[in-house]
Amino acid sequence: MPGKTDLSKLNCSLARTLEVVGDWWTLLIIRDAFLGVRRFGDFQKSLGIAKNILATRLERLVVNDILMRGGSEKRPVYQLTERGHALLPAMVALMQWGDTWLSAERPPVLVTDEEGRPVLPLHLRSAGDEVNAETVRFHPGPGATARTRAFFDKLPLPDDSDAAPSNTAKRRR
Amino acid sequence: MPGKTDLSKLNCSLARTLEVVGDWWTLLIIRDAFLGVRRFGDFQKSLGIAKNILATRLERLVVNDILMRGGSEKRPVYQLTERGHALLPAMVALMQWGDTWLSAERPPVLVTDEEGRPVLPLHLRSAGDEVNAETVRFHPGPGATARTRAFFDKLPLPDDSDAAPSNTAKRRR
DNA sequence: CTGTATCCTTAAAGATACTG
DNA sequence: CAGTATCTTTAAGGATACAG
Repeated sequence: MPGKTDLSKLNCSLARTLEVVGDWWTLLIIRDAFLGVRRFGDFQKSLGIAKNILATRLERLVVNDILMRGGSEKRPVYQLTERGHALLPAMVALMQWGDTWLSAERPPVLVTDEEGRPVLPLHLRSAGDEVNAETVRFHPGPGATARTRAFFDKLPLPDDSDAAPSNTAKRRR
Repeated sequence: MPGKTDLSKLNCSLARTLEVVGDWWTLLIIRDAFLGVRRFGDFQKSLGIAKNILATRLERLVVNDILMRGGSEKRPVYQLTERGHALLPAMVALMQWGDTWLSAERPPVLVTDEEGRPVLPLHLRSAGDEVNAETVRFHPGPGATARTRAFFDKLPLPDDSDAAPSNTAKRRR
């Protein structure tokens, strides 16, 4: 994309994450790595990706310490690092969403533990309670800039939700 | 991108999901929607995105039933649907990964429940047990095609992991 | 087998002007 | 305010060919 916006400027963990794994291929490569794919050629065949693109992506993943290059120089193997493994919840969450909301049929792939028991749907918890997606709140965190705080200040209150205010220029600002 | 590969062909829930929310902006728009942003202009200012791009993305999100257009014709509000809300775990998982592995400083944003208690890090569970990212398994699911099954058959076993086989043409196939 | 090195295509992103 | 309509740019992606 032309002069792609630098997402890291957004001061947001999500943006930073997307900066690293947010393109079309990267997460699929990581998925393959979780599946056990290790070799350049196997990634290529599995994904049908061009070799130069794959090379770029693998290099980037290695630089970002998500994959590590092992094996011999001539026939490297790519394996997930600790940081790479830590992406599993995010990956599974995305897969589960697709399973639930996008698949007409049954899911093609199951995730299980060592004993073959299926991994359960992810739920958000806070101090022992379920978190409702409709009522979660976001707050300026300890790393919030003044700009971020200002942003939150201008946000409509949750109650405010529906029905456009429609009367003009009422909102504080 | 030129003739972007149709990820939906990969017969994978993750690929299908990325097909819908996998581009640079979409997840950030959804994040904003979770934050409480509702108006075209607010999305635009928050993200610094071009108007035509934003319009396209919003339209796509509405078509995909992740956002719904409410309010008046002239001043619509965009709100998350049930399907959109269901993306929260995936979004939080990505944010948490960024918080943990990418942020030098403290996270700029906190996610909390109604009482202000922080949302805990997501953990995978299977039948009551924690799932270890190093030992999870993927299996052909009920929706697996013959091709998918063949793919799994050729995968190296988990034990097989390190040290390249190095001796040539040994692998079954 | 695992990559570079080139060249080419195109769609995505941006800027801007304009409309209801 | 919420978009459409153009126009331009550019970098991502693909297709080879080639090298170690």
